[in-house]
Amino acid sequence: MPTRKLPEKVGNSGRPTTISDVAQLAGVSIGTVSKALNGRGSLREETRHRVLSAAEQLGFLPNKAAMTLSSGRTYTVGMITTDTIGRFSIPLLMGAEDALGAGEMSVFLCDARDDPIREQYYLRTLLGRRVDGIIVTGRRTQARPPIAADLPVPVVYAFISSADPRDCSVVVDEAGGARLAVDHLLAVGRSRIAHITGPERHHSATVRAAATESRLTEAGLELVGAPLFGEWSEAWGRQATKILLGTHDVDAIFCGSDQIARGVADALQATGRRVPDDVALVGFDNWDVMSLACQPPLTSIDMELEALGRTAADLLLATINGEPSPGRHSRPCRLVVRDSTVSR
Amino acid sequence: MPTRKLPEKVGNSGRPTTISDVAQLAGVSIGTVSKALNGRGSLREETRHRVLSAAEQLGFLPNKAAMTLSSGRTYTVGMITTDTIGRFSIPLLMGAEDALGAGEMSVFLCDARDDPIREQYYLRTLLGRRVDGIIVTGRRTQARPPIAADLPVPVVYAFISSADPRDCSVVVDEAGGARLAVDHLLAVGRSRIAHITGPERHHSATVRAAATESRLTEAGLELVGAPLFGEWSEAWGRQATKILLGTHDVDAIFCGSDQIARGVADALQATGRRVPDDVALVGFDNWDVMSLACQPPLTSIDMELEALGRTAADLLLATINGEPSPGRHSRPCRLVVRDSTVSR
DNA sequence: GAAACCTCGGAAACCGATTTCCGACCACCT
DNA sequence: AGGTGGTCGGAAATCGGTTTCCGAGGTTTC
Repeated sequence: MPTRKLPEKVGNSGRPTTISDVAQLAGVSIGTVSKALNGRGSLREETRHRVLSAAEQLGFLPNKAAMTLSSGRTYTVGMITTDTIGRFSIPLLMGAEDALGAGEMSVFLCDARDDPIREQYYLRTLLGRRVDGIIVTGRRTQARPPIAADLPVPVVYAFISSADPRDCSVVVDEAGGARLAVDHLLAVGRSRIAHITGPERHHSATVRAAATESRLTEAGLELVGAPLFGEWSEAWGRQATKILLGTHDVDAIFCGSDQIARGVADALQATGRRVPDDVALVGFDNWDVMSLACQPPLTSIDMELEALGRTAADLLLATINGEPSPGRHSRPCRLVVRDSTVSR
Repeated sequence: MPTRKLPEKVGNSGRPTTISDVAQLAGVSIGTVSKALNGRGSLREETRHRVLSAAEQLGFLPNKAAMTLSSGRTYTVGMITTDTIGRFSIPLLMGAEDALGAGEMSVFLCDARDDPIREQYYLRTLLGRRVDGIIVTGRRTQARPPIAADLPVPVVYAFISSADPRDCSVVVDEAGGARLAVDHLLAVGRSRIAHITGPERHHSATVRAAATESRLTEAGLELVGAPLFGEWSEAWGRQATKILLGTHDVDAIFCGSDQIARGVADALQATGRRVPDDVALVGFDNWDVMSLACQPPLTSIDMELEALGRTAADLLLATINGEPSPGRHSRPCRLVVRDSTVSR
């Protein structure tokens, strides 16, 4: 990230300084200025220096639009969030923005708010601006239809994936995350494990539930009861816990989200169960607001969304530079152990 | 928001279609194409139609960089979040992006992560891109030094404010929000009111605390104990509640944040106090994750950040169009009543 | 002393739009 | 038939850069 001084002095009449202003002050032609600033051509050291100090003095910042016109590159990418920007999109955005900024790219932010019309409108806008690439992201992990066919710029889907397997998608290995959780619970000696999660219509909920069951099967165990599908809320966590404890005996509960897990923790405590001594608890998302505020703090699965955003950006940059990586790229989750599974 | 079809067909050799391609297909000159597409000049209806259908057929999208070069306008604004994008920035971003998008402006997202170097780097980048304006936002409400002096483009500060009173800032009337809370507690018959809030070094905490005390004084009452400054966390809410109840008797607690309030609610319940019958509880932020999950749901103060973002964007657009509104613009908060202050 | 070579920097084309200015063409009138 | 006026559309300048090509000098070489 190069750091130079800001313009000290605006050119004539408040209008931004142009290369002509610099050329005039340095007493050379505009072509020479361009060469001096970009290190092209062969110039005498004295000339180069004269140009540079003239540019410095005027606070010259080259007009990107003009550069775009001749180079064909905008050094710009669009990020379309198909759902509203939410808790999951933020770390993604940040990671992507970080990686792109380091590559000297600027980011156009577009929030389509789950409206296909807005989505296509933004797409048109971005194409009109000749972005070098597009990152598509959203809240749901369900595969979605490609945003358009045969676009003239590379597209990378992040967090969500495209239904077309030839598109480049970077997704979280949610099943792997669920397996991490189960393995950890087994490692701390639990065997009667239940699963409470979100709505069955949500891809994340079904994928995690299925992986949980299959991992237990691999270990020669069975899930206690069926997976409890409901909502991604604390209230559902509390309610589901009551349902579960009424009919089953468990020594661990793996939850589809930290919010649910927190509700479960409260309900367990209300019935006199101790966490983790009587029941160990694992959440999902590693959302600090929930996992740290929970009593005791929650062991959770972190999807490493910021790193995912960075990966997506890196893949986009690679594609722009002619090294595409089509297909679905899956990234592992990380287990974060806290007091809800191991007593101190 | 105009909606037209996406390019069906890319021009020759995958390169985006230019106005020359359209001119060639329509059998006219590029000047004529420009006039036909923009409704300028005088053209025969038949000619205009011929051009339009050629453009449609080729999926022509005018190159914004070229338009920028001749018009001097980029129809682009930069949004710099000086702190990391967080819970408060998101609704702000969304509101601003919404208002700007409706004005056909695209938004460059810049996350400076509380690093002055990054901030100046992004500023330079935005100026190089010749944005039409800049919105500066951040997490802290404390007035901040202007991002730079004498910029060639308009700047609006949103949520945070600039220390220079001539700059245009749009801020939340946090003191007014605190007064709303106190008035509500008085209206539901409470008189022994305490205040638990965040760190004393935080502007928000001190402003809200001061307004709380002064409003009580106006009502002929006094705050119970001194404001309890600590952290913006549930843990502090629980801890502060224990401290408070050890020495004072209260019938209401106004908290500096919903997180604190939730901790307070838990601690109150742990000591057998009922909310709201024994102690009424008001939070701040109206953060649904906290205020709705709390038992009972929290009455809270909503800062209406999305509307604030929209206002900031509108003021920026007005300034760009030559109607500046310098100075500090304060926006009211909204009281959201839930079960933590009125029993059902 | 003249030819060859090298160094340096300027002139001009180019990117893709907009916009001004002007000329071609037609119809109409005297 | 020739002048006048109006309509339509093209040529070219312009925006602010990059890049290619070439020529003006000075230096080296035989």
